[in-house]
Amino acid sequence: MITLKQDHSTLVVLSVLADGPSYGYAISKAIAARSEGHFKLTASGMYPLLTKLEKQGLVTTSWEEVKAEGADPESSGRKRKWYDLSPKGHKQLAKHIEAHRQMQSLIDAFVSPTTTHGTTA
Amino acid sequence: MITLKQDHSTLVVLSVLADGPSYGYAISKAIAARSEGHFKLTASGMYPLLTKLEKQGLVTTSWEEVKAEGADPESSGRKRKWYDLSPKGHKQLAKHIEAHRQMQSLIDAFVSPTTTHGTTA
DNA sequence: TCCGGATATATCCATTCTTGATACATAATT
DNA sequence: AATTATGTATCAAGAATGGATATATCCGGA
Repeated sequence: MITLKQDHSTLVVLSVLADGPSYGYAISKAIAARSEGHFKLTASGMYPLLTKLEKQGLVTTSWEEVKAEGADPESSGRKRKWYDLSPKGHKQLAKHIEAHRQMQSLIDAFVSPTTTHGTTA
Repeated sequence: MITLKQDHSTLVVLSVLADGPSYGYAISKAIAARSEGHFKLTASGMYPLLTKLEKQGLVTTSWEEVKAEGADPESSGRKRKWYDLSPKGHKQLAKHIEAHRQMQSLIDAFVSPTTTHGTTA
């Protein structure tokens, strides 16, 4: 079980939102599901991050009332805060993916067993 | 110019040391060189990390006197602290590489455009 | 009907991490 | 003589981390 740090959390959350609007709890479940249970993003990591994304204008938000089945229309049920990727958010996701790919290839230069550094002459 | 965080720093420093013993300043230069100038690990990131690796028993250390060209043998020149990967360090490097590869493939499930999540039935 | 687990959002806070700045000293270069 | 490079190391302000806590509703089973 890998608890995601902010960098990876951002990439993964934006990726999930690229599939369509969602909300904190569902995003958390989606991350666990799509990583086959390997990734975990807890509430204390999720909500501050989501707030940050909102402040940065990468997502737009709206509240939705969650009605219980056959519930009294007057009663105020649970609330969900929906997050929708903005155009700016889409661009930022592309940048994050690009940065991630570069990091990958650079790390590979250290980790892959090619050993082509130093004077090969 | 990407300044490495602790996780990546650890992987990269252990990788550099896998090629043979080195010391802080040289490791820093090696990281810049092998990443073609993209990675930076500053002194304030390097030395605390090296100390940590030493405490964890992943590296062994020794001091060496750096003699100036044709210097008075009596004068005490600069000192270098050498770091040598221990057997435990080698194992830890292997684990870090493994963890990195797993992280890569898991992140790819979010980032690559295959979109095979959700109910495809 | 009571209770536990799931749903849903959010903050608290002690510990750890980050990183530019600072400190100190020698060596090489201009 | 001044600057840059080599070399190790700490300081401290701010940011990040993550288990615990708080609050509240929904649902199924005993």
